[in-house]
Amino acid sequence: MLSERRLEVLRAIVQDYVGTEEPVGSKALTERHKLGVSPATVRNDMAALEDEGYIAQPHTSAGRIPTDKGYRLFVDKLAGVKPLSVPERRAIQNFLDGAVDLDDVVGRTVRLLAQLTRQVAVVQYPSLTRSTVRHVELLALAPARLMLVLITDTGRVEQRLVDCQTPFGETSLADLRARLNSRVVGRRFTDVPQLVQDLPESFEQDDRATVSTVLSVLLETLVEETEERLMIGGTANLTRFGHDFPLTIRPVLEALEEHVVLLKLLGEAKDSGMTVRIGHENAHEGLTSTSVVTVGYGSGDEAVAKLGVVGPTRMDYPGTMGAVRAVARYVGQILAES
Amino acid sequence: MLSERRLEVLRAIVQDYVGTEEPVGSKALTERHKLGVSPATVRNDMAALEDEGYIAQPHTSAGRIPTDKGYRLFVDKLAGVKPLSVPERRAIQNFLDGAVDLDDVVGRTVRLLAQLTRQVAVVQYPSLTRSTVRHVELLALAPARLMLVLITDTGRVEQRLVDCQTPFGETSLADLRARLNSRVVGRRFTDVPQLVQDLPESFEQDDRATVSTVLSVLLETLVEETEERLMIGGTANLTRFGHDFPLTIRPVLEALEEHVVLLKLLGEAKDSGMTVRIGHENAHEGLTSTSVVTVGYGSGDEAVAKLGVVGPTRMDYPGTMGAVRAVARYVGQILAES
DNA sequence: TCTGGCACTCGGACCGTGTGAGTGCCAGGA
DNA sequence: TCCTGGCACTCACACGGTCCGAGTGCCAGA
Repeated sequence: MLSERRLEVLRAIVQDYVGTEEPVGSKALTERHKLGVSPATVRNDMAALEDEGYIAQPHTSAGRIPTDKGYRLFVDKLAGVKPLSVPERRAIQNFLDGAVDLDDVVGRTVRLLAQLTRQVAVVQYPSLTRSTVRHVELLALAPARLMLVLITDTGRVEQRLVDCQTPFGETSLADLRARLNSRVVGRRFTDVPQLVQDLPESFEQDDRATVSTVLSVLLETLVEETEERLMIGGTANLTRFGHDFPLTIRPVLEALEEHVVLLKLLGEAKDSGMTVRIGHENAHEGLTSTSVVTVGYGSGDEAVAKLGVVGPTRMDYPGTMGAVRAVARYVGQILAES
Repeated sequence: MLSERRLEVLRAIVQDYVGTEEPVGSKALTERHKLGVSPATVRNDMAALEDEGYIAQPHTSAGRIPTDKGYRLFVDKLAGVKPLSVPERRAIQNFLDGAVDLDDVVGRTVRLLAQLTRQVAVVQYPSLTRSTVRHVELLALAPARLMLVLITDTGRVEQRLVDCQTPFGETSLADLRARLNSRVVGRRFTDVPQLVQDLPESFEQDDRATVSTVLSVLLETLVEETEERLMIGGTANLTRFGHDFPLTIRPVLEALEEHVVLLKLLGEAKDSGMTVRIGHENAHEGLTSTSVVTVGYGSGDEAVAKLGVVGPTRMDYPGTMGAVRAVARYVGQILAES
């Protein structure tokens, strides 16, 4: 186990390195931090920390930089979450309050997060897996052409055209609409398939084919809606990454464009509470030199989606975590209100 | 006026520089291109081209590189549009044919363009300014609550909830639906306001308020729909930009995130035919070291939106233009089919 | 267990030189 | 008039050597 002072040394190294972006040596440490010991002592501690794998030397006769393991320890044991200042909080609220619809909320959140953390922001659209159906509407555009409209409790509306083989009477339509709604309204997407399974049987022979078609389109829509979407922003902040750009930045940009990858990343994070994945802890190889801070957000108690930031492993963890948490809270509020 | 040979020299310089990314000298030129004259002659021509501002020297005793003006001349007079190979065309078609909805079409197009040109692709969603109304549907969710559904000829469907002060009878509703459709179907969005202006008057006193409300929601939707959206992709290709990354790439990434800027950029381009804006011809200062190649695309004869790529001024213009044009054509076809 | 001292390492800045690609100019020839 | 070969000149850049200093590891003494 590491002594109290050694942990303190590690904390100082992380803080300095995050600030200066340069390997930090024993002398500089004792000057900038009140450790109460001499550089020589610090050197011994550093040697111990290096043995344990918490810090490393880029080359002999250079200072030390934290390893992924070092950051991990820092985040777990040494760093708190830095709360945002009052003006910052107010700014967040003002900025988010102006949003007019879901797209706007997500868009503003991304920009806000990117600006606050000066890193790349990722915001997942509220997932509909846990959403419920508010209303299903059916209307005839032509004798053999229907339109299906699905309204969810998160305010999303989706519509699909349905081509039927045979004309479908107005009464049958009204009938189907009524029965469908009585079964699925208020239910979760995932429960719908079961609930409507036997619906075709209760219709006349002639209409069964059409009813089945309508249902299959509905189920398809539900599945599609469950597909998770996200928005990213602040990619320009990647330029603050390091000096050896092309190599570092390229795989990150590529990973960011693959929304599938990001969604998987978010999916791996805890549903509640904040998750910090550091460097090689990220499975995707384009992101092994980045850290990802994520947190769930939602309109109620339950998280409906996640948001977070992607930045260099050398990031200001307390500040980033504070910003991410604060933004998630306010977005949750906004969603709850609307 | 520049002689035939001098133009040829300029063409050779552009081609070589685009290929090698290094200033090109007189000797190398005569070796790689069959100009039929000696390096000394080429030097004279180069001096003349430099006087005219078509090429420049990064420093004394270095080769020449084309200026924005040089690229402009190259694009206008010297370069053709390089048609894509048959396999490339087939690949485009195959790739786009798999699209399931509008979002998917746009998403695939962006990825395709980015891959083909190895640059940043920008695709605007089909604009609805020139779109026409295919159908308007009204349905009663509750006695005093209607849903308005708008279907456009580009396949987009939008819906809005309408809260009325007074209940609205089923017959009135059917009446309004019929009259509304007879007036606006097939008409352009921009013409709709005029066409429905006097509609409330033709209804009974009791219903007029509701009709007005419905109409105002419809008009609102039309305006909102006209708002232009776009999708970008291939930002990872920015890493191939040059050697002096951070400075070059940052403003470009920033500009790309500002969709407003990009939309303005697209808006400034010609509606028909291809537009190439080179370096400082781009108003936005973040893009003064990039060239933007855009072209309109649409489901019929008329362009409904634009797409294009953003890349370094040092780009393969004929190839890029060929890819952009080909993709635009195929997207147009896809849209026309659906 | 901490501290001051000391020898050692090594990356990076600095500098002078040499090289070669590239230029401009000029006089002679088609 | 235009093209060509030749020639002197210029510079960016690569190379190699030197120097400096930050930083280390180790050790003896408090």
